[in-house]
Amino acid sequence: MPELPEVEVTRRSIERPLAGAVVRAAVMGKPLRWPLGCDPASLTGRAVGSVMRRGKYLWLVLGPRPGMPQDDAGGLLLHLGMSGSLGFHPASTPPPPPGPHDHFDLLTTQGTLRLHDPRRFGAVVWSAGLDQAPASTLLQRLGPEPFDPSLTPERFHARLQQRRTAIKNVLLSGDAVVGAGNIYACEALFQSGIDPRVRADRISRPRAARLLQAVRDTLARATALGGSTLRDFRDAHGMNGEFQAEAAVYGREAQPCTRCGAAIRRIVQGQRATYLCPACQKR
DNA sequence: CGGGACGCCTGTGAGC
DNA sequence: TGCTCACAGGCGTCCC
Repeated sequence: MPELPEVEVTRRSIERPLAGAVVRAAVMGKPLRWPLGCDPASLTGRAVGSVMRRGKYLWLVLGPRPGMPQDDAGGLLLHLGMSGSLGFHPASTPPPPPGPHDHFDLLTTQGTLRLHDPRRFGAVVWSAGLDQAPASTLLQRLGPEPFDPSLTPERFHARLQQRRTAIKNVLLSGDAVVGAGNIYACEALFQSGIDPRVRADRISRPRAARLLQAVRDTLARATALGGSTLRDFRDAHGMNGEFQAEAAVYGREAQPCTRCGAAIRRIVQGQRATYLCPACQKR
């Protein structure tokens, strides 16, 4: 489900309500992708700091336990996987009892942060720091952030030159730029007029520049619209995303291209659906 | 090493 | 109606 825009929308929706909160308890339900990595009780008493995002991961800063030195601090690395979402329930209106797909509750003085994830591909993992395992191990393989100014068209092009596989798969792998999942990779390739099957190392510099711009435009636009709600994505306050109504190719097989009217095609790459306009997107 | 397939898990919708 | 199957927004791991 969640690609970078949905994760960023989620981050923004929880940072305000959690600012200044202190953890009262943490409750782990069914196992997620990885174990929590600590005793949930050891989270109690910690102050919640900022909420950061790296790629599609969220990092929830937690201070030291009361009476403990600063190096007792750490945080929770969260991932929403394919079907995860976070809900925030203010202290004034406590959450209902956890349902069968509610797998983690962080109860704080200001409300409860709850992870809902039917498929359980998501994760909540304790780490003593972003630069320490396990967080550092998980984050180290990520490529540059799409809105990092130091990711220039030249650098992006140089990274594409190192990959001999289809550009769509390179975007999904996140090693030239993170954040585009299946929807936004398809949309950015459409916007830049590039056939998803083109080998990454065959993309010229000007086209790479256009693709990077398209990735940025697509992710920014989707974030501004609250993400895409295809089935059940909501922000932490239950708000739908609206981007899906603007998708030019994703999920539109056999429908007319919004630009040229040709029928949108669905193909499979790396066992995942790719949507493209056979007329607008060139090899 | 790069590239590609697999598997984690559950829900939904299409087709029979 | 009820069953089976394909498919779904991610990504770490394993094998070639």
